[in-house]
Amino acid sequence: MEISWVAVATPLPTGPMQLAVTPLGVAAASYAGESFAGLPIGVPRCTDPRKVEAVQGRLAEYFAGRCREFGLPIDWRFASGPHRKVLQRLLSDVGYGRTITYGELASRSGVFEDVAEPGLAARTVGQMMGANPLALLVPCHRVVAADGLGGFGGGPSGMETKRWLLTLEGVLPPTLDWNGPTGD
DNA sequence: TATCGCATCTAGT
DNA sequence: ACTAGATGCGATA
Repeated sequence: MEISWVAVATPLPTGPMQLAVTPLGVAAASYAGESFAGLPIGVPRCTDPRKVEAVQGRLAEYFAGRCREFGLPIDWRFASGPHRKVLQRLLSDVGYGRTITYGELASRSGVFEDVAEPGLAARTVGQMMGANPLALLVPCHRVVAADGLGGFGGGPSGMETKRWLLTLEGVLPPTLDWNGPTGD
């Protein structure tokens, strides 16, 4: 297995992230997951310290708001077919500080041309985001519902993470008061 | 191959 | 403004 793990400290409410890097690039990323579904944890740490520093550095700069792009190569081995297509489209079309609705992304991806119902395609996109192994690298957090923020998987803290990220990118108003149980 | 869940949208009240 | 219902897809076992 040429996959190795890299732990990255983040200011996210979920704590440190873990990324899986391969010779081709970053293959997977999770907010707090110790392992991905179907991905064995045979490699505890990255064997290439240079990569570790690169990944950690990039993420650190991103979280500090200093860089808008990760600039890291991505290994799409865990994304296949339509899934991969949508993810790439999302990564390509939606930039920093921008958001897109599920429906629009579905429409743009071109994968759902057959589907007439806009809601259906949108939901399918949501599923793909939920199954997205490249959390954060692919801006799945920039995909919002037509009405508002939309949802977010990965447990109850997932929503917090999404808001945190969107606020970091300036999409949401800088209300640093999300702590309150009242929400808004 | 069959079953399950879903990070939505639309329409009606 | 709020609630309820309907859709097909991908993922997993």
